[in-house]
Amino acid sequence: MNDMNDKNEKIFSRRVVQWYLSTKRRSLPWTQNRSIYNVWISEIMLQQTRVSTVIPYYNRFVKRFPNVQSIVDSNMDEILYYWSGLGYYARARNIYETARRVVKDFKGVFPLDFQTISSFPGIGRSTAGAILSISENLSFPVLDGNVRRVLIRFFGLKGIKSQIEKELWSIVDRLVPKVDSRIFNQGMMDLGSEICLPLKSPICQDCPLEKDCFSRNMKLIKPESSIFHDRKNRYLKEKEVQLLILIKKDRFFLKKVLKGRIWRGLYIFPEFYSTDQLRLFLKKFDLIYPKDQIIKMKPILHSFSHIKLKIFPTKITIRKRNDQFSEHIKKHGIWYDMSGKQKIGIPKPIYSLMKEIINFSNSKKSF
DNA sequence: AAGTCGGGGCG
DNA sequence: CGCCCAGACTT
Repeated sequence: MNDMNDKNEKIFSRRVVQWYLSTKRRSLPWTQNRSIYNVWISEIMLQQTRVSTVIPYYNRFVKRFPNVQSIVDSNMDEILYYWSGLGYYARARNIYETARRVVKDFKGVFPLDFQTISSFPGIGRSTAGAILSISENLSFPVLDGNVRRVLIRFFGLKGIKSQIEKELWSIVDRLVPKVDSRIFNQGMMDLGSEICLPLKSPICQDCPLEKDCFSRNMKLIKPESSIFHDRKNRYLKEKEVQLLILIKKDRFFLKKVLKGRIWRGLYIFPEFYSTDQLRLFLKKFDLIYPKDQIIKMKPILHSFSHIKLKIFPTKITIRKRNDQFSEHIKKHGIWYDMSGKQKIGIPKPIYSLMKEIINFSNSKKSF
């Protein structure tokens, strides 16, 4: 069975499909109404993001944006508002760009062609396959982290990354059935997440593929799938940044991130890479004044996938009028009031800082 | 082929 | 703290 041939492929697929249909499946928001639009949004959100994390974001997003036209009629700030906290914000930009193309080139009707949707930003081979198989039951394979792990273990694959990757695509391409590709792909992913566990040892006695699995009943010592999308020494680089938190009547001064790759399009506190830079800025806009309250807050650690960021927040509560700074704001930033009326994207650590400050000042008031 | 891109959750 | 998550894109 480990040797692939026509018959064994069919047995493999049938076992996965049977297993999927025979067990109680959790119902997910995007499988209730499997419109290609819904599945597209869900698949983009699910890239490198857990199902349980995605669910509330997905529900909010499709409620506000029920179709591609509603996305095009909105703007990037509002889309990033609904994406705030999910991470990988380029995905939100990709959704906007794709929606724009679908309206412009396809009259707002999401195309069902593999090559076409693969050409949209943020949709690679696996996501294109997931969209077309889950929404339309078209026979395309999916190769995500779960499917990878199941296949690597079942066939006992090892070697260099690029070779395995090629081999895996060749395998799923032959395994995906002509009919029931939807069930098969979802079955493979669920097998990976529920049975063929990544960290804990797999529950082989519940696996429909156990009998012929190369790695059956393996004792999991070291995870093997990390070679794919996790790098070693991921926190090698450490960076420090000064954040200036300006507060005026319960409003926070936020600047839009215009360049760079991290958090582009989102709003953050003004950042400085030295205390001197920060001081210069304060002096330039005459922000240090006896009545202004200056507090150095406790540093915060924020880990990205490749950088560990140490944030040094300086909080200044402005109690005087400052016309020079007000002019500067109109051009370069906004006063944000946390009521939710201003629909903009805000990174998690920035939002957490604001919440912490508001809660602290509220708790002080109540005493 | 390797690096980049967030944030959360779990052991 | 290390690893993982319905990966895609750039360099």
